[in-house]
Amino acid sequence: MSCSQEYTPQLRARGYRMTPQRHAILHVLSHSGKHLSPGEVYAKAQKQVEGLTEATVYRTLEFLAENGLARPSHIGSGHLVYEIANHEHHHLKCRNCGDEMEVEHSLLKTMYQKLESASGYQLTDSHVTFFGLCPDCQKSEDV
Amino acid sequence: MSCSQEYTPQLRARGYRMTPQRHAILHVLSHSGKHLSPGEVYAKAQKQVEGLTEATVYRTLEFLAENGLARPSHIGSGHLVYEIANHEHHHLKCRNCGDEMEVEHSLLKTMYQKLESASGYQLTDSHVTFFGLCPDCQKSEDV
DNA sequence: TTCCTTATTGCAAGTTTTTGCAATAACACA
DNA sequence: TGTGTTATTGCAAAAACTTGCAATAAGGAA
Ligand SMILES: [Mn+2]
Ligand SMILES: [Mn+2]
Ligand SMILES: [Zn+2]
Ligand SMILES: [Zn+2]
Repeated sequence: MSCSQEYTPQLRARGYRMTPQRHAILHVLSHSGKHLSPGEVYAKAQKQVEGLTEATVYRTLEFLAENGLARPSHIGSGHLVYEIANHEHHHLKCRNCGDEMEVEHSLLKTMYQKLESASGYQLTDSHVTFFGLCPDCQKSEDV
Repeated sequence: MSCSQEYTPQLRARGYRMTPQRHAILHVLSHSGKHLSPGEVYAKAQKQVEGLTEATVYRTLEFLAENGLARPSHIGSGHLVYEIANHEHHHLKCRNCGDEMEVEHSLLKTMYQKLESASGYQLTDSHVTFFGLCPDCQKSEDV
């Protein structure tokens, strides 16, 4: 399966081009299945594309995010990580131990509608991280 | 009003110290009333503290955030900005024109509860940015 | 007030991320 | 299949952010 080749028409339709660099980066993202930092993407994609640059990786990740093929995420720490954009979801992260879980978008559905009618904004899919204490860390909290 | 002096006891109680650097940075944050980048904070605080370093600004902002006195925020762009922590709120940002508005936390209240019972997590105040199209940009979207 | 402990800072050297620009290569079209 | 337009890349330099460490100073105790 040429996996990321399916993205070519999407890019073409918007006047953009498919390149070996973009192909490799899409490949890396879609096979990893988790959030990757630009550095991690670079390390993996480099093996497929001779002479790939870090600058290109940064630019490409931002490009893919702008065009809806990748999703950027702030999982704490102030550093962006990326993942392939397939299913719409959000995250819960423990401030104490760093544990992290996914949340179905459906749980936020009605809240999104409330936000939309209250603000007039039309919400597109965000990819949000909520912070809190995981069940385990709540227990150890009771000194 | 010595404004940020009121934070001293909060720091002491946790075994930390109030310093001219922290005082100045708190002062800058609490008087600006909006999100500031580390660079902006540095530029303003520098005028009050001789020899203030950028490294100190970065460390201090992170420190204040960890201790609940400042709130970090990702308003798109992958770069952290900070604001003083007073009222709990979130943001709506237009992907097209960059317009931005605040959202009361109360609008997310029931969704937070739903998340908590579904996950077992105990949510602390996040400071979330949702993306979408503002009313104006929705109109111009209809080509 | 003075002394002591240690949290905090500045410095300087890393690392990461961004940017301008000229060279390259997709790909539309002849 | 060849050619031209221009989106995309690599390069190199800049800007933003992080880190280790020794010097400094906050503030508790005497
Ligand atoms: Mn995710
Ligand atoms: Mn805010
Ligand atoms: Zn935890
Ligand atoms: Zn707008």
